[in-house]
Amino acid sequence: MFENRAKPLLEWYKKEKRSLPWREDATPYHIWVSEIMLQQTRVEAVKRYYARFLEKLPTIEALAECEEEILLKLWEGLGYYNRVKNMQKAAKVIVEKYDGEMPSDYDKILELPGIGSYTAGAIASIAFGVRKPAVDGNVLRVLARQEEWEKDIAKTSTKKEAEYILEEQMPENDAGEFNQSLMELGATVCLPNGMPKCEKCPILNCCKSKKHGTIEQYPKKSGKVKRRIEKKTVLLIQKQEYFAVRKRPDEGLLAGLYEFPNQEGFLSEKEVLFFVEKQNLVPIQIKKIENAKHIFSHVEWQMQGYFILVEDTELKKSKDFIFIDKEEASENYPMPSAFSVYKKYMDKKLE
DNA sequence: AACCCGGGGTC
DNA sequence: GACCCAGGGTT
Repeated sequence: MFENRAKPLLEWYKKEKRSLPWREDATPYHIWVSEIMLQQTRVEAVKRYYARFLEKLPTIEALAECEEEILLKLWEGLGYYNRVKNMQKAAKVIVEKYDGEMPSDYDKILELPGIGSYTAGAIASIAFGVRKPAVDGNVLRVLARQEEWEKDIAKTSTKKEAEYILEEQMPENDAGEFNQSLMELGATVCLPNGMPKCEKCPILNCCKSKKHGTIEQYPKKSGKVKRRIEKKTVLLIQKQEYFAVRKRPDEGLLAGLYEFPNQEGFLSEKEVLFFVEKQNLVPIQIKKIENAKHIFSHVEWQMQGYFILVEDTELKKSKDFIFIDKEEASENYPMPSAFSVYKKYMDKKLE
């Protein structure tokens, strides 16, 4: 099936491929870092993170030894923070078991934390020329349109079938280039949401959905589950020029990141004052500030904000909170984007 | 197999 | 508002 398409794809890719940072100095480590960052994340968003990450952590050893706070700071704003934690776990395995070098064997790569079939295939094929497919969302969309797949591309079974087909029919050489050509095609030509640029497609003549004029019906994909809504009250608690933050739990959403103290539900002024006093803080002033909304994949936060000025007293310590200024926050405390609306309050001086 | 895990671009 | 993004881990 695909042996006819490999040649035009490879020729097209050689001419049309984008110049991307991770294609310049394609060591196994660099490819690995780029593939993890690119999981569910656009190329444009990754570029700046990629350069800074490798500047700070140029080797797998450096990654293995990095303090988690610094690691999260390098990932701050990228999302899916378990990606970088798993990458560090894998780095430690590589240092201990493989003498600091990424193994070239597909199954050994696949065993590493944070690496599934797609990423293992990408690293093995691009870095080492191993004949393994790398099936991502781009590739599934291309295949579904080429073959008029009625299968749901969101299903695990569909991805496995794609991997099986591509592994059988992959060219003998150029596995990495072949995989990248399919992804590049999906990313730049065979675009989602019924907006393909078919006139630029090197394998247009084999595309069944184009032939039948049904391209907008593919790929078939099952709907997503509805988002739940969570209401929160976010507190900007100021003591002198410092603001209260706290560390989130080690598991779950935004694990290990820092946040402004917040409570479930929309609290009244009286309830907020009760909460603040319970933390052994003495409020001097309280005012309502703007509401904000942040949308995650499965949750929507609807946030109500309060600004509270508290007495500068060391008599009683607040156990849960850390008081930091804006500079400390930006240098050492990774915070999710969800609170970005409220970060500007850290600029304000004591009134 | 279903659900969790971010953030942002695009239509 | 819906969809999607060089997906993987957990249950």
